[in-house]
Amino acid sequence: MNHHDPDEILKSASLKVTEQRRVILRFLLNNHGPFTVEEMKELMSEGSFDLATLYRSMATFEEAGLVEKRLFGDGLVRWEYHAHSLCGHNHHTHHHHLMCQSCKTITTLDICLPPEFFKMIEAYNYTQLKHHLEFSGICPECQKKEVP
Amino acid sequence: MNHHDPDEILKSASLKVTEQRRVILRFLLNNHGPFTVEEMKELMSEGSFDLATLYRSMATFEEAGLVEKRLFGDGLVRWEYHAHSLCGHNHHTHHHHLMCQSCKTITTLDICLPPEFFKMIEAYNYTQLKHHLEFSGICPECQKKEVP
DNA sequence: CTTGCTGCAAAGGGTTTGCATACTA
DNA sequence: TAGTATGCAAACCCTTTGCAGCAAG
Repeated sequence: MNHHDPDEILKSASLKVTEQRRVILRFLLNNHGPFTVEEMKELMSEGSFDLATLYRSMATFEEAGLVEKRLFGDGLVRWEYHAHSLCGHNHHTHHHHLMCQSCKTITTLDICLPPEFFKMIEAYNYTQLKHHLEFSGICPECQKKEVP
Repeated sequence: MNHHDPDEILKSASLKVTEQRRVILRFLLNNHGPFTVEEMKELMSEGSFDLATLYRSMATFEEAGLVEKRLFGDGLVRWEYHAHSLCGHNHHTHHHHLMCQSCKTITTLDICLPPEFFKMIEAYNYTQLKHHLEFSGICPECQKKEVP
């Protein structure tokens, strides 16, 4: 299958192909993010979107493993496309981020937890295991601004 | 100073000592958590608390470094007491958690990221660096329940 | 006595839901 | 055609805020 074609991705996830889902998924495939639902609505030039549709699509996509939720502690949920492992290593592979608390700039970190971590946690016999790992702080640019 | 006395902790953080803050802090010192604001209101037997006071206290305590915010991706913010490093290693030392998405049981994991992680991130020159790391899944008990 | 905290109530903002309509398979 | 997704608007829930009264230092 073509891992860049929204239609094929939706079909292989057993989801109905609708114009809205196609556009949303294409947006996430072409833009790294992560994005808030509000940002997605703003940035998607194609078509018009009801926020409820965005929220419902994100919930559906998350359940299908197509997107991942990102939390930075500022009260907003951010989403990004999550390629399946079979897609090989690209910029959609599992990773984490560093966000500036002031200007909200998000830097992608090509790291994840070491295997020992997961082995240790497997001992608890939890299924559907997920982890949230994100960093935040004040970026060099905003550090300068803060000095009056 | 006595690291178990709410009054002394508040004073050394340059915060005014009020009855509400005393009770909230004592609760967090005696109970590991993390707790949502709602849970804290329910569980604190002493006195009555307005939710606004709880929210404001948590914001104040966080700024003073007395508490840490915990995110598990279910849309709720949870708080727990955060001892300063000078307190030595106890159950309030920095750590992370594993939460069951179904029954919300929270297990404390006495782990944190390996030093290499932080070194790598220091290269970005961010100040006030924080990280959120939490695990979630379905616990063995709830796995049984799910079979109808 | 001055500054700052608390309680109450109202407002705010993000997210979810009910329902009629439109569309996919 | 049956079942599902969408749009719209209202409802929800957690959180924040304005303001008057009260308490701490």
